[in-house]
Amino acid sequence: MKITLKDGSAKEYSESKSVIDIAFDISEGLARAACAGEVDGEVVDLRTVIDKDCTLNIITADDPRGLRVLRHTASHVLAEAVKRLYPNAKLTIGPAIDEGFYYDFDVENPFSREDLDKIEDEMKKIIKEGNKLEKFELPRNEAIKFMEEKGEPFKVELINDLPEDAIISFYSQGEGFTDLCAGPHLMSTKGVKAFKLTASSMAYWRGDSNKARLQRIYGSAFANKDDLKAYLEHLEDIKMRDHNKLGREMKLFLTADVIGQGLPLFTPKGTKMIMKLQRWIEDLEDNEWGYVRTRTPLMAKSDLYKISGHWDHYMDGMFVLNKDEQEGKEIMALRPMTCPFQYYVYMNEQHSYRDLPYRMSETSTLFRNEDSGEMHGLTRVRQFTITEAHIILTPEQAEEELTRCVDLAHYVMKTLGVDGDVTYRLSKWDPENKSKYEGDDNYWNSTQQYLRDVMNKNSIKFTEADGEAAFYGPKIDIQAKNVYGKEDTMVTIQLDCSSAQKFGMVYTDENGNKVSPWIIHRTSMGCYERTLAWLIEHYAGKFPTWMCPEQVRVLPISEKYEDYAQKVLAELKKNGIDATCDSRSEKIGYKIRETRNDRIPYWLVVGEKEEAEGLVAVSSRWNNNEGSKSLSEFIAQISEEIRNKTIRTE
RNA sequence: GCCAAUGUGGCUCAGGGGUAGAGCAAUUCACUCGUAAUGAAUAGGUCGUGGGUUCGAUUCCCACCAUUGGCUCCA
Repeated sequence: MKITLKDGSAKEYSESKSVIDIAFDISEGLARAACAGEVDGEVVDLRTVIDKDCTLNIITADDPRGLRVLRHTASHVLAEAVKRLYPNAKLTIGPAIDEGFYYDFDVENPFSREDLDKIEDEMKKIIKEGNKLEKFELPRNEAIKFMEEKGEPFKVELINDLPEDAIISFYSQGEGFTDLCAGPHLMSTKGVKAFKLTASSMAYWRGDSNKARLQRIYGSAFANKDDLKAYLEHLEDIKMRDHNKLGREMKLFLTADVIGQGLPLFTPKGTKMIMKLQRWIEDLEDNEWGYVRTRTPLMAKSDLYKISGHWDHYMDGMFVLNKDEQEGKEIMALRPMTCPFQYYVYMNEQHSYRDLPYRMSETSTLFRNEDSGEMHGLTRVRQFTITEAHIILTPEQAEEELTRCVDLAHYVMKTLGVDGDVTYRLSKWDPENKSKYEGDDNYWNSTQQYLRDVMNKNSIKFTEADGEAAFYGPKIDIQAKNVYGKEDTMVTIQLDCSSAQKFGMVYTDENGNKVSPWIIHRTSMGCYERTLAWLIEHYAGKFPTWMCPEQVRVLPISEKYEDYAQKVLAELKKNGIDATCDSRSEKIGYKIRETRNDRIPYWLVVGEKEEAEGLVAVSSRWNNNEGSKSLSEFIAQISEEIRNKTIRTE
């Protein structure tokens, strides 16, 4: 048989050979580094025997797929260590994940950090022993018997759930440990060179809260110690960017126990940033994208939500007032969305097809009763504000208007400098759980296809996700990950062909008939709280000048130049620049240090020379010495940077 | 909501059954300074909240509140 290798060369063998044997034949070094094989494009175990012509690539831990194999083996080492230290622990599952691996155990008590340290030590021993991982297969009956005898009920359940024709394979490492596993795996536990157990937490068996509570141990493993070290440093670095920490440190927001979970308070600095974003977005929408603005109530009677469907589909997510229906009192609810309120603005007058699309936007505060454990910093809150719009249009206009919505969202993200962070998702209904949604198969299939077509026509790469739609229609969601890799929706564009009928919204068409419009629900920037969090993490607090709450700080060399510093400050403010002056009797070096720590884009040092010549000595976050220049020159320069929303990077 | 960890002055943390400490920040005074920390002094906490045990609780126990991580990535 003829084996074609990665570099195009070929090897001939007269009899079948395993991947690892071929690797040894190529070079011993390669064989030692090998994690898996790639046969005709498919990743296979090193033990796989090849008996016919194929192309073969030996995968090492430098390849993400090889690293996955290494991490999967690390999870087996973890499991063996736990079984050695806690013989009563029951095994469940232990896969490799994006940044490492985990293993879930059924044990009496949760693991503490001390437990994890002990387990790490045991893992090191196992790795040092360097037992070979051996693969073997059993018929179903014997496999079940094998795991029953080992006292592993979860494994028995897993085997029982495998399809009839499945090959049931096991990997053992030395005498002490055998696990049900499809592989692939390294040849020996010795291959797990650099690892760390990072966390432990609870997890449910098969992710089902009605099933057994398990204890999960997370870890990561790398090809070498340097990579591990870099990863652990990266984890530390991430913490420095975490908006929840940095945003509080930079005095942008706070929370207060007595006010409640998910209810952040914005300081003057945080408010300034949000107002800059809001003013920009509102003017942009109104002046350049054809929107009108509304201002509608933050609550309504339950009757409204009964029409909209929220009462049936979204009750748990709402704050309902006077829920127990005291005699004679109305039941009200704080709004979780703006949709029906704006519908009534639309219905206040008659509309012709000539008026459409009718684009109503509102910077709207919403309330959602999230579960207590779901809150997080500024990204998951109970009260938040979005610039939300509802566009009433004819079906013929939908494609062009959806494209405009995507274009606007893209423009906004590009201006913020975060367009590189996002992925697009088509959020579909859940065909397995239709009762959560309104409309039939036909409605969902057609609306979903509509959005799919729009994205394809605009050459947008996207993923599709079941069960992520709104109850009234599918969405184009623009997603971004936070520093911990958790994904949130930043912008949403939703197609709704059913709400208009429920509310009796109509327009008059060319023939004089009253017909139901379609509705696009969309955000341009999404939630301000979440966007601020995103910006904090994206820029690690070093925002572009235009959105900074403090853009310039004036630093007099000593109190002698206070008068001149105040004149400079007044002139800056007069020109709409957010500036302050540090008048304390500290040394200039100290003031500069603080200014840098506060991530202020520009600072102006003023002393004898500057006062005499009417200059300012300009420094910036990007350049320690931008030179001395006249104040008017500096103001012209920074004003242009602010107006253009320039993102300086050098 | 569930599981776990955490909660000590503005921040970072130490301490521990006998009513609290450090550094930084703050305030005051002195210095009046040329590009990443001048010196000295002072002030600041009912140890998250509420109960319980105890002669005595910030420390031990219970409840609640808040913060964080996890609860999806399917042998």
